[in-house]
Amino acid sequence: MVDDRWLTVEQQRSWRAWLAVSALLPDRLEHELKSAHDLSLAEYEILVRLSEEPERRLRMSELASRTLASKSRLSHQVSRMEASGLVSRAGCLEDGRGSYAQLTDHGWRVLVTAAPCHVAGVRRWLVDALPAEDFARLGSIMAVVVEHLATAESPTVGHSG
Amino acid sequence: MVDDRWLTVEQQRSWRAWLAVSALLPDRLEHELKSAHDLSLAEYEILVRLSEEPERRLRMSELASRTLASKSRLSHQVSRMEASGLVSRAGCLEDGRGSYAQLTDHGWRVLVTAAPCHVAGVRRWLVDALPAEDFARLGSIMAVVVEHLATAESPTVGHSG
DNA sequence: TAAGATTGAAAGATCAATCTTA
DNA sequence: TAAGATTGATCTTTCAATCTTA
Repeated sequence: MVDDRWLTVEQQRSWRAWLAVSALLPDRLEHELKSAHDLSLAEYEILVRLSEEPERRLRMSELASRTLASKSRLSHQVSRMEASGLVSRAGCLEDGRGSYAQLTDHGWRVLVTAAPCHVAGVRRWLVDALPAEDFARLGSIMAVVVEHLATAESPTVGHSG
Repeated sequence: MVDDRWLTVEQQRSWRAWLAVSALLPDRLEHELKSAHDLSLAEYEILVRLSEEPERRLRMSELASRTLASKSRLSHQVSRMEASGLVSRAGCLEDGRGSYAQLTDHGWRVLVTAAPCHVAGVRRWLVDALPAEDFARLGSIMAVVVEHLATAESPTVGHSG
């Protein structure tokens, strides 16, 4: 590269390894889940989040923030899942503007059926691919980065073109 | 969850931290690059890979494999970039079936202009967010996982539905 | 006015053909 | 028949606009 403020060769190697894993791993997990259970990773995440709630439902905006999706994306996604019977929508009594995504019985059964496949994938491709200590270390490193991403201000980016 | 073969609470925390970073970080980098230089991350990666070659060009299939994109995705992407003047296509003399993606002068200038912004983002959100030792550790952990993903056979996934 | 949520159009990714040359 | 690459249709995501209630 051309710029002074670049990364060292070693840093660049690390960065590219990160890029590779974050491209390859979701791909692998998605294909496994899709071919065995006709479920995308995005659908799976939504089923999981809903399944963890006492009544198996969550406000749309809360679900969006937990799955790290935009409201718009979640809304489209939930519409598709409604069409395939995995979730349903319900109005919200406490706040007339709000709405709930509700896991259906079918959605619950699909989740229970698919979960072992997904967990096996996460184990196979990540957790068990590493010494336990390294996976734990990875986790705490990621926690630091998440915190930083959530907390720090994004600087105003100068336009140099 | 419902299944025996789940992750421990600690493993699950790690896994979710991973998921969060791999959703938030590319998003952040993409927005910074997009708003300052009207460039997507995918476009940036392609410009970088081409810029590293002696003649600033690469066969389509090689470029696809380096950017971890499918041939189809790369082909569409390069068509768009051709339309915006960042790259051009050229036939291949050694193999009549092949074609090259070639970085244009404009593409080169855009890359040189945008690179500091991208590098600053990678630094700000990842490299400098961690003690140097942790970032190095992350890199070597990722290298192990990449190797595993590239090497190990995907098991035949049983269908239980 | 703002917050919760949805919508439709446009941009991007995926999938299954297809085309051409080896 | 297979490899390199592209295409068109379909599905998903993004973006800006909109609708409704607070």
